Amino acid sequence: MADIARMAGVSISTVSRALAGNPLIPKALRDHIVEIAQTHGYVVNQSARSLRLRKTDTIGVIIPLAHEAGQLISDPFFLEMVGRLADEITRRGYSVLLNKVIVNETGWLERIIQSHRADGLLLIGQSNQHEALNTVSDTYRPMVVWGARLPGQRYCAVGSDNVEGGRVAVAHLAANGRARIAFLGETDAPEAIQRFEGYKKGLAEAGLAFDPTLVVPTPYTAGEAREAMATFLATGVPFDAVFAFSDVVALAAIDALKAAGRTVPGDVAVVGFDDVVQAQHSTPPLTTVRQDLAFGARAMVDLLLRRMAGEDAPSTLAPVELIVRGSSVAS
Amino acid sequence: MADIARMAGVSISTVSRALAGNPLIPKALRDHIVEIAQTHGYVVNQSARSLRLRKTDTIGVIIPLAHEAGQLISDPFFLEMVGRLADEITRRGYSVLLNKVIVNETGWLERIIQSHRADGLLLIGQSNQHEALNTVSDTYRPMVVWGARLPGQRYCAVGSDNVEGGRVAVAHLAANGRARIAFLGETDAPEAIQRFEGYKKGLAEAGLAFDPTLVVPTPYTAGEAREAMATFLATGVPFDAVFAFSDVVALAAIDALKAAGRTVPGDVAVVGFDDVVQAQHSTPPLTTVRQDLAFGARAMVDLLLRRMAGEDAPSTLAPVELIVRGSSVAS
DNA sequence: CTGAAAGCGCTAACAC
DNA sequence: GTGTTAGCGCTTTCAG
Repeated sequence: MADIARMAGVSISTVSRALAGNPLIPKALRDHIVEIAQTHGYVVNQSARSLRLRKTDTIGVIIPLAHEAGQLISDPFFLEMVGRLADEITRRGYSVLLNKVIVNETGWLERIIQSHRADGLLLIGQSNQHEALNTVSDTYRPMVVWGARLPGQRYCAVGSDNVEGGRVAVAHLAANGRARIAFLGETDAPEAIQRFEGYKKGLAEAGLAFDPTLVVPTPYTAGEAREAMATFLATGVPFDAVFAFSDVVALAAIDALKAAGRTVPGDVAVVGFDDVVQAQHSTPPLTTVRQDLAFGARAMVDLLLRRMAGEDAPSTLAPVELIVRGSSVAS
Repeated sequence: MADIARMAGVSISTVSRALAGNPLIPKALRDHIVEIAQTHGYVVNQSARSLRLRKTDTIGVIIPLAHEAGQLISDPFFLEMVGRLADEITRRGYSVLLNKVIVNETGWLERIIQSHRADGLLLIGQSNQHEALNTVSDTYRPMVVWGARLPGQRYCAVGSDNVEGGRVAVAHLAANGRARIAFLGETDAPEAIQRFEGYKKGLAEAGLAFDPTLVVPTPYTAGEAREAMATFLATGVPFDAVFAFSDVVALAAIDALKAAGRTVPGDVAVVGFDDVVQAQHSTPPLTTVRQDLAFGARAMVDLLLRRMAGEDAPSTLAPVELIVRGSSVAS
C-alpha cells in the first residue's frame, strides 16, 4: 500500500480511503488510485485488515464429528448441506472457512471462536454437544446450529420437523397395510431420537403396538447399515416394512433385503429420510421424508447475519414432506 | 495475551514462546502458562499471527465457474472433490477456505492470491482459464489445478487420463457389438475435449467411422442434458449407444431414453464418466469410467505442500478405470 | 480534503 | 532464560 501511495504521490491513508471508496476523496483521485492499484495487481492484505478491523468477512462452517475418523466424504447429506451453505454465504459476500472437527475434547468450540478466524459460525449438526452449545451460546451470539429443537435450548437452531417426519413416514406405511414396521437407526443424536419418537407416534396413531424387537440399532454408514440389516434378517423377526432414519441407511437396507431374496416393496416396504440425490435413482426409487435444505441453508445464513448484526434471531423449524416413490408402494 | 502475561507474572514474549512450545522456556513454566491460558479460554488471535508470520495455515479451495450462476450444489462431482480435499487438508493441519468464483473478469486469480488469505491454492477444474493459469503460475508457485494435461502447460496439474477414459469406454461399447455410438457433451473445457478425443480414438481403433451427426452438444446440468437427449432423439438419427462425458449427463440421457420408450441397454447402451455415487444406484446401474478422486485429492494436496515448501512438484496423471455395470451390457 | 501517528495482537531479533 | 522493542499492513482518529 505504501508503494501505491508513493506512485500516486499521496499518503498511505489516502490510498486506504480511496480503495475503501470513501467519498471524502474526490472521485477523480479515487479512480486514479484504484486504477494504479489494479495495474500493479495490488490487493489489500486481509490479515492486516482483519487485525485492524476485528472482523474477517468470513463465516465458519463446522462439521462436528462425534465418532472420530468418519470421513466427510461419506455422507451425501453433509456434502449437500455444505454446498448449499457455501452458496448462500458466497452470495452475501462472505468467505467460507470449512472446519471438520472431532469433538472429543472440551473447549473445541471455544477454541474455534477465540481464534478469531470467522465472524460467525454455522454448525452442521449438533452431534452430542447439546450442553456444550448451550454453554457457549451464553457468551457467543453469532452462531447457528443445524439440528433438533430441544427443550431448554439456548442456542439458535434450524432444523427439520423430525417428529413429524417420522410420524408421516409410519402413517404412510400403515395406510398401505403394513403392520410390522421396523425402525433402523442410531438413537444417540437428538435428530435421530426425534425421528424415533415420530415413529412411535405414528405407530400409536395407526393403532399399531410398539414392538422393541423391531428397533434395529444401525450406524450411519452404508457398509455398517447393510450389515445391521443382514443381522436383523438373520434373527428371523417378522416384519413387512422399514423406516430408516436416513436415506443412506435406507438404501443400504434395500441392498441387504435384495441380497436376502426379499422384494421391495413386495415383501418389505422401505421409507428413508433426507431425500438425497440418489434416492430418486435407486431401484426401486426411494420413498423418503424430504428435508428442505435450500430453505434450511438460507434460514441458517439469514439468522446468522442477523445475529452478527446484534439482533436476536429465533430458532426455526424447516418443513418436511413425504415423497412417495416405488420403495413403499407397488407401481 | 497481555492478560495472560500479567496473570502468569511474566512478559508477553514469554507467553508467546510458551504457547508456541518453545523449549527455551522451562517445561514447568511452559505448562503453567498453557494451563492458565486454557482456563481463561485464551487462544492466539490468528489474524495477528498471520500478519506477523506472513502465513495463514490455510489452503484455499477454489471452484471456478465459467458460466455464472451454476449453483455449487448441482454437481456431485465437485461436491465429492471438495469433501475429499477438505479431508486431506484437514488431516495435514491446515484450514480450508472455500471459494466459489465466477471467472469473468481478468485478474480474479491474482486478486485471490494478493489478498493473502491462504498459503496455497487448489483449483477444482481449469474451466476455460488455461492461459490465465499459465500466466499466474509464472510468479505464483503454491498452486495446483485439477484438470487436463495440456501442451505448453506451465502450472501444476493433476487430472485423470481423459483420452484413455474415452477410448476405453468406446472400445467397450464396440466390443459389445455397438456400431453407432453417440457422444454427449460440451467440448469447451479441456477435459471434455480430451474425452472427445478418446472417443474418436476408440472409434478408429474399433474400425468405426466418425460420424459428426452423432455428436450431441450437451450442457453439464441434468435438466439441460435430458432436453438435449430428447432433441437428439427427435432428429431420428439412428444410434445404438451413448458415451456421455459425465455421469450426470449419462443418467439424464437414460431418463430421456426411457421416456422415449427406448430400453437401456437393449436399444441403447450407455456409458458415463466419473463414477459418482448415484451411478451404482441407477436403473440400470451405470457403466462408467471411474476417476480416482481419493488418489487425485491426495496427490493435489501432496504436490501443493511440496510447492509451498519451495520444491518444484510435477504434474500428475490419475488412472481411470472402466466400471462395467448394467447400462452397457445385458445382465 | 489530506497527512501524521497510533495501534489492532502477535513474533522474533536483540539485548541482558 | 527472559524482557524490551520493532515491526507485520492496515484503518482511523485527530490535526491541519
